[in-house]
Amino acid sequence: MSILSLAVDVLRCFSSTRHDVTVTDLVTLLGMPKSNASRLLRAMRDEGLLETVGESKRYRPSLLLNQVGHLYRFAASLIDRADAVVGGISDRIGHTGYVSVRRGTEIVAVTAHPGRHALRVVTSIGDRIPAFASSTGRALLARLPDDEVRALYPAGFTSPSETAPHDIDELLGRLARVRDEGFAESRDEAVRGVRALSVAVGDPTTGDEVALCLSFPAATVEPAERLSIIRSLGEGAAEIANLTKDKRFHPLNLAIAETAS
Amino acid sequence: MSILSLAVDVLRCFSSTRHDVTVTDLVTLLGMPKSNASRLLRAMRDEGLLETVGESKRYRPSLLLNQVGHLYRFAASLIDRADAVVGGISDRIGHTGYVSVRRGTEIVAVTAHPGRHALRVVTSIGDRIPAFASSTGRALLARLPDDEVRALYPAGFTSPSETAPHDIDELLGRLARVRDEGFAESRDEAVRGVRALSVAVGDPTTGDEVALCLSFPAATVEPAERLSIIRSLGEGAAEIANLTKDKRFHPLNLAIAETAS
DNA sequence: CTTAAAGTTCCATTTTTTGGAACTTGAGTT
DNA sequence: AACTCAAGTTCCAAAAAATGGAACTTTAAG
Repeated sequence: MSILSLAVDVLRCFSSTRHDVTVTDLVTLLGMPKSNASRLLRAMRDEGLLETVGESKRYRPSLLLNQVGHLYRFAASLIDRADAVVGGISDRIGHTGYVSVRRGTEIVAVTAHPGRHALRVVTSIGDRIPAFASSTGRALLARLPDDEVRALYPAGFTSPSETAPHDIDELLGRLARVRDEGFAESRDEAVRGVRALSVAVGDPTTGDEVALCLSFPAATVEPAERLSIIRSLGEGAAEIANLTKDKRFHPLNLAIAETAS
Repeated sequence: MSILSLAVDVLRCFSSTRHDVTVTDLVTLLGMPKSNASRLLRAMRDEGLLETVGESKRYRPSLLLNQVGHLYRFAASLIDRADAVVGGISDRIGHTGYVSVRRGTEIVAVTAHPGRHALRVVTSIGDRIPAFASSTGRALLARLPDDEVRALYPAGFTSPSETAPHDIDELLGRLARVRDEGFAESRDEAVRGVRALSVAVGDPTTGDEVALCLSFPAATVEPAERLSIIRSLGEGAAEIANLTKDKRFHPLNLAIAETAS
């Protein structure tokens, strides 16, 4: 077991509910001997991966990690472009916007714009939701051919709600519609009471793919506003697709969307 | 030489001008054998610290680092509070705002609000400027007793411009004034043509200290607007100091500032 | 002042890392 | 299609670092 993998295990201990760790935290979370935990945390601090919190024995991620992590957005400049589009829409309509990426069968938010409305959808950056049961996830999955989607779910999945797909075939049906219409929609799926609209776009030169998503409480959006959001997302994503020469991009087809809904 | 320290060296290679690295980059930047560079990058990718860019041999920071780095702001919730204050002022007046921390004799920006004006001050997050020659740095240095400031500069320093302090004694004189007035100001120092106003605040329970800074092109700010910025910064920082029970906080003293300027 | 929990240090054993050289890959040329 | 050169990868024995149990020290609480 290389010390590198232990160090990464330590980094994975941090989450939106655990901002710092102690020697005993590591002993319980990772099941390592106290001696190793003590030396590992000190080594990581000495190297600059962690900082001690004041004079206490608590360790938290360092400024260095903050900065290198920040670069992720520039390295994947696709994220920055998508973030600009989502930020603009979020500012205009006041609802929460996200940019997310897919990791296997999970979706991770990379940037968020909280929105101004009192009834606000809040998902923390870094929280993971299932891909098949979210508009974001289906927008991204729709970029894969059906057989690759099937390969992602060798054992199927368990639907978290009535409105989410219940099996692979239903999922593939909805993905086909996403490809036709150019956007994905969810309602009361991974998160109850929340409705969301997403489009996906990629950069063939880096292989990155992101979803642009606007989410809002299920009851508060008028049909006209919904269409306006879809149009804004679609247009913003189309511009990015044009820049990156994304051939897998599914352009908006509002004719279908309007007659179908 | 532990592999951990090499891994951190790799992370330090990333910057606002280098978003990804290759094996040969490491060979030239860190002077390590090709074999090590190759294995190190692969190990870091396998563990999840790095990602390969598409199908190429380029490596960039991973999503994991992005997320753990993001937590830094919550771990150091002082930064979040300061960021809210600076963001508010930046939105209102349209000039660029920063939150920065001191590392030794250098200042690092942690969050930035770009501002709306055409003539805009742009400093990348993570870039480092000397503490003695910036308002941000002097606001933070003013929280230290004089002897600790002297200890930071055992060999003195070289002033980068006419308006920056030229030796320790001049620096200490300006720090004394910062303590009296409750804010620091710079003009044409580390960055030419740029004027900046800063206040500092800390959290005794974590030992963190941050500077709140507004910066703008030297010629574009009226005296009344300058005073308004100083007042906003001072009031925002005072609220934070009150929350954290920061005993080292130097409150605004506009009476002195107005008569002196 | 006493005690228990948390954290650190020690050391022989085990495992990983190292760096030079040989080998493979891949893009660009003749 | 074969050639070339730079970039990247794999191999190996020597050198260095990590391991984990136990003893030791520090810290917080009673």
